[in-house]
Amino acid sequence: MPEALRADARHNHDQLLTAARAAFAEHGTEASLRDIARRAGVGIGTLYRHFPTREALLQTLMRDRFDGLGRRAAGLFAEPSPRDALLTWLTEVAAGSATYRGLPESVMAALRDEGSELHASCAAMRAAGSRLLERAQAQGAVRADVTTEELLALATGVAWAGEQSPGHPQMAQRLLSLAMTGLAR
Amino acid sequence: MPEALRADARHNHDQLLTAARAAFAEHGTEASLRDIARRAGVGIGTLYRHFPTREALLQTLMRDRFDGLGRRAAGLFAEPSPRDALLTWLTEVAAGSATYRGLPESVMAALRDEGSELHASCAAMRAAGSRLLERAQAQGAVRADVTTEELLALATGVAWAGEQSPGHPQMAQRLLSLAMTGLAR
DNA sequence: AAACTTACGGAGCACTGCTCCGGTTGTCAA
DNA sequence: TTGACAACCGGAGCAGTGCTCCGTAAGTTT
Repeated sequence: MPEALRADARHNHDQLLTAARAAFAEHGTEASLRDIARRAGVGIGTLYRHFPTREALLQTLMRDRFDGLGRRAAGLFAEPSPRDALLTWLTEVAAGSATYRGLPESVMAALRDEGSELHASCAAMRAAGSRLLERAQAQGAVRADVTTEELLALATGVAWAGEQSPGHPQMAQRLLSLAMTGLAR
Repeated sequence: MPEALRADARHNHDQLLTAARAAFAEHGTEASLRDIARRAGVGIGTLYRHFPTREALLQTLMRDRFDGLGRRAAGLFAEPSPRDALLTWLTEVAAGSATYRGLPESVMAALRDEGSELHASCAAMRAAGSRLLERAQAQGAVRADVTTEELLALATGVAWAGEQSPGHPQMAQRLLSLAMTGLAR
């Protein structure tokens, strides 16, 4: 993202992102940063210059996902059922949060942190989700007292629970659909 | 819990538990074990002899909580509304899981692990919860296709989400009540 | 009090995140 | 092409971590 980067710097930057993706996929978000630097064929100092913190590294990887989810929400406006559109979107939010083991923490942190680098992406995604929610509420398909914040917390919490239930790969989706319909009869 | 423990051993055991409670409350479940040993006035080797793993230490602290929740479920049978009884119990499960930052992970691990030391407590709690659920289902107050496992995952996931939303102290309860009633109208 | 068993404590290992700075290498002007 | 300078690299090094191992100390029993 920085312009006018020297050629070797740009190359290392990309190598680091590739290595980080692999390491996070393999060991979760707590993967060793030294190991990521090694995989990228780069010194540990270089890693820290490009990404001063592990969260910075994760945020770079999350940005695309957030932007995608924002666009997806916009696209789901075409869906005739506002209720289904919302549920579909929440399911995808949950799925995205579970890409790497441990990612839900970082997603919640990004959602929380106003000063974050990817706050713009975050806000755009949140706004798109809000429109989806409001449409459903306006049509009376979803209760009026729910906030976007609660929805995102629920989706992320459910993603976390799914990640903790290895024996039940569909747990997150199941819990989300339960919450949508309601446990009570 | 081991019988015929030498006097100094028993004393150190208790000191360690006290120190662990304080440290976990202060720094979450990732608190330094060296620090816990220091607080207890004990060498690091002593800590590891009494509790060979951090999880063992946590489990000792969780056991009482699980037993309490099991008894609580039994007590809630007196509650006239099966639905309210279940919601109350789930709320308390969630609250218990959020005692220390990071505890939800360990709770899920304990629920999952059949060979765990506190599997007995776990199973008893789960069974008591099942009875509460089945009563509500028999009365038609709760949908019939929900399992105890899903309920516990939901409660723990919601506890996790609450822990990640420091600005909203009631988040966990709110999400639980939303899930009970259902987001949809 | 002696003998025996149990328990203690911390040095030490391999690892972690992170900093700091001497050395290298791209880049751009002459 | 060459030189000079900024930009960038790499890894030694620090303080911290989880965990092991074993010589030493201290309760218990006779």
